Amino acid sequence: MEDEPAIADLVRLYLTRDGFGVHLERDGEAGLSAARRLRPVACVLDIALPGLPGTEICRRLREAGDWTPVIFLTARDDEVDRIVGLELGADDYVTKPFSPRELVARVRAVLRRSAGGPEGADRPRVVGPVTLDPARRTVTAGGAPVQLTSTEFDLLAHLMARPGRVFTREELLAGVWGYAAHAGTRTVDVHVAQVRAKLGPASVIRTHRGVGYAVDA
Amino acid sequence: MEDEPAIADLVRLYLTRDGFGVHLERDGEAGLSAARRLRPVACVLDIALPGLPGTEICRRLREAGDWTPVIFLTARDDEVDRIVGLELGADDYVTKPFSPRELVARVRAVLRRSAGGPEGADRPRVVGPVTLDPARRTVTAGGAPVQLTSTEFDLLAHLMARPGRVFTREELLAGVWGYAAHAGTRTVDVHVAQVRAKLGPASVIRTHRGVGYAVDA
DNA sequence: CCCGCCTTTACCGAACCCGAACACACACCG
DNA sequence: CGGTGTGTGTTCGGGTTCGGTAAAGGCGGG
Repeated sequence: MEDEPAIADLVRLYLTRDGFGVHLERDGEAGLSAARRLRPVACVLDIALPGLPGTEICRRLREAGDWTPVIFLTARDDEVDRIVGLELGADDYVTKPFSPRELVARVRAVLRRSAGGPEGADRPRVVGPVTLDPARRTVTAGGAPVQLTSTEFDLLAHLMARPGRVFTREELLAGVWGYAAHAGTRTVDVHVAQVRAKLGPASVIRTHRGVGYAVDA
Repeated sequence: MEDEPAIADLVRLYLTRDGFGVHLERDGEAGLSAARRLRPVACVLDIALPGLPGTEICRRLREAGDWTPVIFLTARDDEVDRIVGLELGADDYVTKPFSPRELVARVRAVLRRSAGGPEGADRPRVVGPVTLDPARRTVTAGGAPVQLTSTEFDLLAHLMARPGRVFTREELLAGVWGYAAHAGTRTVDVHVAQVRAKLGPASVIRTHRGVGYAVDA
């Protein structure tokens, strides 16, 4: 998001050349709604925008639990802005005048870092033949839709949020059910079995004996 | 790591005041070995260092599978340096002259980000041809995946947490099996043998006769 | 009242751990 | 140089734990 067309074009040009899809908005409100609608992998925000300042957009996204990586553009090479921006949850910033190549490098670095983080929690995820769309709460296995109950869906979503990562039963109870684990229960196992049955041969969930469960990376 | 004492002192002063423990090194080689030895939560590297340049230190750490967050200090406000730094796996950089407050904010931001990803004890470890990922509970030897049981994995993870350090059988029993373990000390031997067999020729575990076991540093 | 979902329980098969026993390597010493 | 003893490598079966599965009870909503 950027209000000066010349700079915006440069940004788009370079990011596009590097294989990123780019969506541009010229003012704050439009940018905020676009970010919520399009669920991009990262946002590049000018701090000084007509309408809503970029910092405010970032704050509202974070407030809504949206941890999409944010990179600020700022004209003022002023440390106060820098610190404020980073402290309120931005991931990086670039001061104008910047080189587009530098911006691209920053976007890359931020994406590399956030690869394992909670960001993009609402973007569809794909693991092998299984797809899961958190926003629509839909799951498909091998292209065919799969009907999961609420708990089953949350469980699978939790596991697929970090493919490869092994979750203990306590972690799953805390993360999916929402309360601390009371030991000696096998509820998690039963739900895992249920999900596996519904996914059919595309059972992405792997058991780690003595530890917990994970989906294949 | 920093070769100008005045700047180094400032960095230390501000980071210490903010509750960070700080270790200083003045040249590249010392810094690299210190980073490997002390396993800090983050590294602050001057790009221009006597001996090894900071970029080289970062490159070598990454090469060894060490993803400790790295922040570069650079005098040259030159985008090539910036991009090179970020592309080779640095997490951020600060250009001189910088304010110590800004540096602290950067360190904070980097730590906050890395807390969402693989955190502290969950960071992958590499020793020679063997890699171990605590979060995924996966092990590879020479690139090939290795299937370990829970106890075998915990044992190897414990040893690889401090390469070079020799653990007695009692220490391993306490650390891996837990303090309530009533297993005989020979149990450790059996599991070590099992891990060695599964790792194949890449057996990183060395026996210290009369003492215990360690992985090569 | 019916129906779907969550939870618990019980049972079974399989994987795993332990410990003992035996074979082997190394160091010390005669 | 070979004997001896201590410490370590390796093998193997019994016992136990752990996870898959099916079935039934509880709870709430339609």
